[in-house]
Amino acid sequence: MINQQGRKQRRSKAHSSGPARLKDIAQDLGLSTVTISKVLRGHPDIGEETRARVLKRMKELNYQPNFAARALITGRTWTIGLVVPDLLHPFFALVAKAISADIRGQGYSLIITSSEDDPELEREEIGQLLARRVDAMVIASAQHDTDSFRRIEEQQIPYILIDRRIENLQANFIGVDDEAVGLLATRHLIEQGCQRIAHIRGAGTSTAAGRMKGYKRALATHRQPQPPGYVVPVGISGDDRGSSGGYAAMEKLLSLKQRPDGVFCFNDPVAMGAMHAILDAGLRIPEDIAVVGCGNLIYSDFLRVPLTSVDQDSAAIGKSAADLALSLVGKKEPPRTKTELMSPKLVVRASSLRK
Amino acid sequence: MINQQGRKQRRSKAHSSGPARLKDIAQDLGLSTVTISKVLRGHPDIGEETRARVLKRMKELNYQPNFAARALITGRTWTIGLVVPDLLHPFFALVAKAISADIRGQGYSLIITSSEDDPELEREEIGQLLARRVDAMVIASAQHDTDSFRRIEEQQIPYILIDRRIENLQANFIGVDDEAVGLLATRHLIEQGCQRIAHIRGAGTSTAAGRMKGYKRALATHRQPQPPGYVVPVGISGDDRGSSGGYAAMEKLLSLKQRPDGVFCFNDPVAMGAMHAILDAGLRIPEDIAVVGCGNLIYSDFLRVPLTSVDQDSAAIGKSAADLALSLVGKKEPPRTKTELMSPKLVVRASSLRK
DNA sequence: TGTCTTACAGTTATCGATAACTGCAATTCA
DNA sequence: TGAATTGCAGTTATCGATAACTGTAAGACA
Repeated sequence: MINQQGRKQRRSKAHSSGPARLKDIAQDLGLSTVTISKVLRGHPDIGEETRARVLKRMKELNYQPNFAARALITGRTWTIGLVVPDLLHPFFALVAKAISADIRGQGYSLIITSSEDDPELEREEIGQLLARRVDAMVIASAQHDTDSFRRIEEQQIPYILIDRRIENLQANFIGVDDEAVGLLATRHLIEQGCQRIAHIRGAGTSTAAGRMKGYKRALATHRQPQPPGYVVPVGISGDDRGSSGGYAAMEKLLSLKQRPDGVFCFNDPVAMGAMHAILDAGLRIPEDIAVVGCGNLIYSDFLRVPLTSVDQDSAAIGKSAADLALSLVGKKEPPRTKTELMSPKLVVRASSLRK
Repeated sequence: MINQQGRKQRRSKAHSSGPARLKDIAQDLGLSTVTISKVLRGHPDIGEETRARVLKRMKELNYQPNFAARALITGRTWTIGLVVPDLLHPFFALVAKAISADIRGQGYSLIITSSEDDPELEREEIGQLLARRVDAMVIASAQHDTDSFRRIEEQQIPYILIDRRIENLQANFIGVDDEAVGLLATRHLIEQGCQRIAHIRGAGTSTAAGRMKGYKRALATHRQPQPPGYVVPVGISGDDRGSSGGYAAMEKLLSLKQRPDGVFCFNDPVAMGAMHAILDAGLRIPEDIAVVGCGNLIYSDFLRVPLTSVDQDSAAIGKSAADLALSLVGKKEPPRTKTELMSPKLVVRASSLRK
């Protein structure tokens, strides 16, 4: 008896509180919920007149299907997960924007998490996304091992690595051809007449390794000297990264007997730090030392000396990743892992322009 | 018959594909699903031994509750929606990071959407979040009218405006005291000995209006002149905003008979543009014209001339918004709208340091 | 010794949608 | 003209969990 009361209350709710449900529309129109559902999905079963009536009522009631209910029965959440090391970094912010824009029109939403470059945190975040049964994941990872990704594979959720690869992991990857990045930047410095080119390298990521490889190849190809001490890493820990790391690294380079006359920096913040160090030492950019950064961050135009930088089209990476992710949703066995390498391009500004 | 086959297949799935369900654990252990559910929720009904057995099996199967199923019955999605005008903007990126970090530990995930400052797009995004039944929303809005928010209120979903207010809308708000921002910046310029202080103002938002009000009040209080033409707006359309807008606005100010000797800029990108214009005109900063920006974006340190800027603690805003949002989740009638104004603080750098 | 608690676990209905079938009338085809 | 098809809508079972009751045995208490 009490139970029946309960049910009646529930039903009467239809027109008072809470969003409209299929059932409400059905009752209003004297149809079954299935019919309404079919209209919603554009099922051919439904006649023109009925369809019109239903659509009209849906508008009036401002009906919005319940994602949870739909997800439960269809097994799709219409949600994509994105894991980045740092949302504040313009590269990742741009990627996030691009993905968001790309999937928006297709009914997907984006859950974004920032791992703060902490592998442990990232593991947890991936776990959360798994628990939420996102339809696909896009990850710029701070991991060093593969078990997080094995878990994703177990659940048969498609995922795409961007920007950074993982060793010993066969997975979809979209990013920049980092060796080409190093090649492009270094070759440019050579063309500008630099004779002793140093490199401030990043640490830990595949990205850093690739860029250094390109740097070395360019030097070798053009028979340029590679003096000892000309490759300096920026610290991997918090304070020593980014621009302050670049500053410290540059100081080391400046203290060498043979000072370099060109520097290729792992990324733009590092390059900014390096430039500070150079200017603080009373040297000129680019006359004494030419500087090339990487990332072409939007604020490159506003530095003391506008910074030449290798541009990686982050929007394109985001869009590609999103497209690939969506194309993989729902497929049982992903066809084959796909690797897409974007070619970088150089944006030349004053910091390296000697001629 | 066929039906039964279907069911059997479904059940046998338990140990082959797909994530483990409550039912799988229950069957394994010869218990009912309800018992497992109770263990999951820490219900006191369950005995120690049983609880331990269940927990052990949950670990082994790597069990993760299905959010969709749970959301359907409990009415909570454990999801917060965030709408910002531009994820690329460090202010919003920082807010997003702070919210994400704050809610992470409490089992919530964050759906982030970027409206590109387009009211129409924002409306759609809010609609999406409503359809997904997020538990609460945090919005930095580009809207001019209130109907989107009425819709949110109808669904009884708590929401919090940040950074920008909406006219005629009584809602939770967390942001910076913009009048104090204008006051602080302008007073600082006065203290630095500026005699003719101009303002490059933003357009359209409550933020812009508040900052200008503070600027004017500071001038009035200190009996400073307010010559005509000393308040210049940056364009509201795409190309004329940000730094290029600041450049154009500064050019106007430079062409006045009485050139200003101090400028308070609506935000840092605008200030960067203004500084470019000043330097390009062969003038010195701060000797000829002192510049103060707003936002204290992380790259302020790397400009041609380090920029004095009013800092708004975006992380604090994000955390406050997240805390308020979570505290409001599930409450039928929100107690009363709350307004929290953070006090800004000035970060002085070379661009305004005359003494 | 019989009733009342207490501790512990199970039953049943439900959340809001969809998939897979099942009708039933009108139409088409042989 | 009877059988098969088509168009259109309804029935039923289900997705994976939780809320609200309903037992049942062991121990407490009078």
